Amino acid sequence: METGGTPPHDDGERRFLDGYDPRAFAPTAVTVDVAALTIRAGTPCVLLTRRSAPPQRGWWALPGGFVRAVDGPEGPADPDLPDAALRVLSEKTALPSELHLEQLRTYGARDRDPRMRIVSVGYLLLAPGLPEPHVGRGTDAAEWVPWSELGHGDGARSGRPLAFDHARIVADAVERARSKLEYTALATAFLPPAFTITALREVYEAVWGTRLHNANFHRKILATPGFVEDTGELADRGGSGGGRRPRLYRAGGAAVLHPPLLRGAQ
Amino acid sequence: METGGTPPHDDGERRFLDGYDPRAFAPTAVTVDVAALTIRAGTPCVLLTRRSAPPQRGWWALPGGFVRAVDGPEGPADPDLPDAALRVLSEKTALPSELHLEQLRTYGARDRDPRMRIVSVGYLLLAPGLPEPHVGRGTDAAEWVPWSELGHGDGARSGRPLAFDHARIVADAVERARSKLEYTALATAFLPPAFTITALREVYEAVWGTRLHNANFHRKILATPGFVEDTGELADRGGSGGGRRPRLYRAGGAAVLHPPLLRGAQ
DNA sequence: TTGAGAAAAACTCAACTTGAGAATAACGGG
DNA sequence: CCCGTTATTCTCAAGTTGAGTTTTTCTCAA
Repeated sequence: METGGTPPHDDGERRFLDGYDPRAFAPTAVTVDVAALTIRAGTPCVLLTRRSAPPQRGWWALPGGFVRAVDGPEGPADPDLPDAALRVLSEKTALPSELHLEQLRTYGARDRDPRMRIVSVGYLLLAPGLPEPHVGRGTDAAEWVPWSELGHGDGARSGRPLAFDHARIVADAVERARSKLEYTALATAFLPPAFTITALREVYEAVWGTRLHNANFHRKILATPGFVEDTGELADRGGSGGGRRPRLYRAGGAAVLHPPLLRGAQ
Repeated sequence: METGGTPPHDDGERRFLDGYDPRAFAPTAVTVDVAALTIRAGTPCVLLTRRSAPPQRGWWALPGGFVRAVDGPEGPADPDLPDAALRVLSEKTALPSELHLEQLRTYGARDRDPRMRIVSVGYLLLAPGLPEPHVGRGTDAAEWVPWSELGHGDGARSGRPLAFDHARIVADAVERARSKLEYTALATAFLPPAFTITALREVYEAVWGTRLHNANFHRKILATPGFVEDTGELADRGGSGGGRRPRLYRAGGAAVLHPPLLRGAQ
């Protein structure tokens, strides 16, 4: 998928680059901010940290940090933006081996940070049952916070207010997750390697905030080629209450659902 | 939709900001690159310019340029990223009053530009029948180039090779346009204010590169609430050949199509 | 051992949507 | 006025969906 690197330079190019001074340029910083979403006990949550240093000390914010442009005392340069996103997140919580990371959007309004012009690349990360976070540098708290405590993208009206424009980034992350559930097999990113159809339905219900018709959901999932594969095993049921033991499935190869599973419907 | 600006600063914040030196930071530059798509005589095209200065002099590239972080000799700062995108594009071609601009993705691999670490925010712009472009600063040619000449996102294999990772940006732009046609009313962004159902179908056929069933497309468009509105007028048919005069429609209020118009189908 | 309750999975059927093609309507030009 | 052409409407079989019911396979407690 890559474009094969940069083309070879002629002599003019080399002379030009030798005389190039990056410091002559306008000061702009690039950061990454990660909206890590997971489902804990049926409640969809996002990871937030509390800032212990200015600017906006004491406000809750997404895990984030400056992209390392070059090797330096802080550590080696980030080869690409996703590397920076995983690095800043790994300072807050242990990352599982299976995770879904995708770029969300880039935020660059002139006044979004009081220090200087800062352009921030937002990332969406989905993973099953992430553990309790730990407090990292520059923060004095880290928590999984239910989406419901953050208002519904209607600005800073309700619940816990967030630093900078992070409420907007969370709203974009939630909307992206909701809409990708419709036409991709992304829901499996919230689940462990083997899961039941009911667990899959509960992901849809938690993320969309709706109830779905049990039997029709079952039929639709099994009729969609490549969404799930039967493992041939049954879940062993430790808990209370009776009930037939459900089959276990794993994520299938398909990334895109044809036809999609629409939200409007039930 | 905005988050209400930054919160008020306490005295600690103010002291911190007074002592803050932006120049102390690692040198990273931020650019915007615009993939402007339009349909010319039934052929979907993208606007390309030829670079007349290093790096990669002589290669074709998307219109782009550095985001202006602060007011300076070059001009005032760009208030936000979309402003920068429109500014760099307006140096190449006259912009119509109605256009669709959306952010695509941000590209930040360490080696994507030989000068320094450059993070580029890609934009997708759609507009109906844009005029011939003009040659701007730093370029010696500007052309509307059919997508078909650029290969199909399979790297630099076929056709005209592009500078930096611009082949990838164009491929992302084309894929975004193709998939948004499915579930939004975006197709009308390629058309003038009043258009016929046939013209709308030809947009789908040009962008998707498929043929659609005439009568079924007609039925589906009219059955989708808010996609198009009848103007009550008929197109005046000057040209050759006979045929019933088609009705003229304008874009309706709906942004999202429920249910979507799927590509897989005919 | 057995029956009640529970959860999963399969089945039923009417209503709706889609794909494919045919029919009808409205035009321009000989 | 007849013909080719394009737009628009109609028909119908096949497929999909929404809603509810039935069957299967469990646990638990009497």
